[in-house]
Amino acid sequence: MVDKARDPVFDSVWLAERKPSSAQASPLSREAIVTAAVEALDVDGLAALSMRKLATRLGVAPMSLYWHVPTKDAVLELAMDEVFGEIGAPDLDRAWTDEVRKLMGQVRLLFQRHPWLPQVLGSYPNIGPNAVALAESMITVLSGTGLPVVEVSRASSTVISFVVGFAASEVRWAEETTAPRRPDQEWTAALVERYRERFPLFTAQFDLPELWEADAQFDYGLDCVIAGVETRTGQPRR
Amino acid sequence: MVDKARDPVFDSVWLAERKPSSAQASPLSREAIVTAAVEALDVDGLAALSMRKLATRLGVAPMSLYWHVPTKDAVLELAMDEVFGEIGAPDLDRAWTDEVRKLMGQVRLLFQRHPWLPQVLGSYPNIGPNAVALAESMITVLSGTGLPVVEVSRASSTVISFVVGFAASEVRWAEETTAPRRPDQEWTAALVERYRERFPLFTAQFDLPELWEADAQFDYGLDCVIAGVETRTGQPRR
DNA sequence: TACGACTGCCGTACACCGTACGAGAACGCA
DNA sequence: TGCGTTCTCGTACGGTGTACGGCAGTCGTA
Repeated sequence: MVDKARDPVFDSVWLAERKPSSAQASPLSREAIVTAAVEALDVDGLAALSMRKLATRLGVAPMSLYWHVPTKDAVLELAMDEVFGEIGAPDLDRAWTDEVRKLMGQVRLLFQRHPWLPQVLGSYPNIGPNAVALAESMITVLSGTGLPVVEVSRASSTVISFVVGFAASEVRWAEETTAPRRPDQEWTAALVERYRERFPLFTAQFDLPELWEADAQFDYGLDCVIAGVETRTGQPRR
Repeated sequence: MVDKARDPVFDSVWLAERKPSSAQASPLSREAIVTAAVEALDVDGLAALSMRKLATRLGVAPMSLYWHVPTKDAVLELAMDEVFGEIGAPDLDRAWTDEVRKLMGQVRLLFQRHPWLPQVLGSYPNIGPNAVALAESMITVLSGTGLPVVEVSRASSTVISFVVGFAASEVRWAEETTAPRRPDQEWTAALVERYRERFPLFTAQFDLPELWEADAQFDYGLDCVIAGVETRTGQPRR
């Protein structure tokens, strides 16, 4: 992968012209490939996805995929944006704070449903139509703050950065402590034991039951960031 | 990769016992391998790193690496933690807000120096000693807020989530708009043109010169998050 | 009806990958 | 001297992404 380097200027799928689709309905299609890719990724993870397996899953020869898709990287970019399509449109009648919480909660769930997201998100720019639609939604919602446009953009980027960073870390952790491994207890116990003397504060966290509640962690952080945005608006103190 | 699955319980390098090192100084060593890996990653990126090339770079046969390192995944985990070692210790005499800004600024620069970080960060839990030391530092610094311990942990996770999310996104963008491609202008121009009608608010961002200043973006976001934490302490309004 | 162009699928092949396995070299210690 | 340990490496296997060219079917036009 990554080699092809056909078009020296652009190589994101989203900036390439798509081959004109024909009249005849073919069994295979870009959409079918992407759907199958998402399913495969959800079940077996990124490392297990190969073009051959993907073709098998579709009942087709490996090279057939390359008519509809230029490269494996493109499949991953498309799959990434595909899942961002699961996020709904905002309701502009509600308070911006509630709407931000709703949208960002959906993003967090998205990461949990598709634990391979952080990995591919780290590899390609997230500029597909569905991802951009989410950015557009956030800007729309945050316009409700009354902040100047520049600040709306910045606040939007701030909130999204937090949520993506949080969800990515959460998913990595979950992937490690569940899976065909021993229950999380044992895994973290080993970790804690190894670091106990060197990093007392860090390891002490694991003794606090409150800190095992991921939902509360997320809500606290999101509330924090929202409160931070509110300080920029001269609005209610808390 | 990912197969090996030797130890059914643990497979992060950090939770495995390391082979006892011998007296004789061998030319190759785990440390040398990791150093070379970081260099190679910085220069050529993650996709270009293979065990064979790494061995060549060290003037050694490919399989020789496997005496010091169990797997390629381990090399990447080690390389990831290695670079987190570049971050210094906090100064506890200064105001916690300043210290948070200093530490997190260093993290951002870390990502810029090592653009492959988001990719590997998405693939492995970040539990090496240097990464944990950073977490410990953050908790120490945020203890200066006077918040209860649970909230200190949560605030720490919040700030780090934001910074990592921001830096990861920034790096992805930079990787795409620089590199052996046309200047960023052209790339983003194509993007904007493609989305102009569908996502007017999103695309309008690119007309605002303020939003091209990445440093200001970062500072705004970090200030926001810090201000959010301050609202939890009942401290100065702004 | 005939025929060329185009669409879509696929068989083969190449270069490269991670790494299992076991042979052997170099060394410490008896 | 011999033996055990540490370390390096050659070979080989099964997998990968995908370039290339062939081929069947369909369509538009004459």
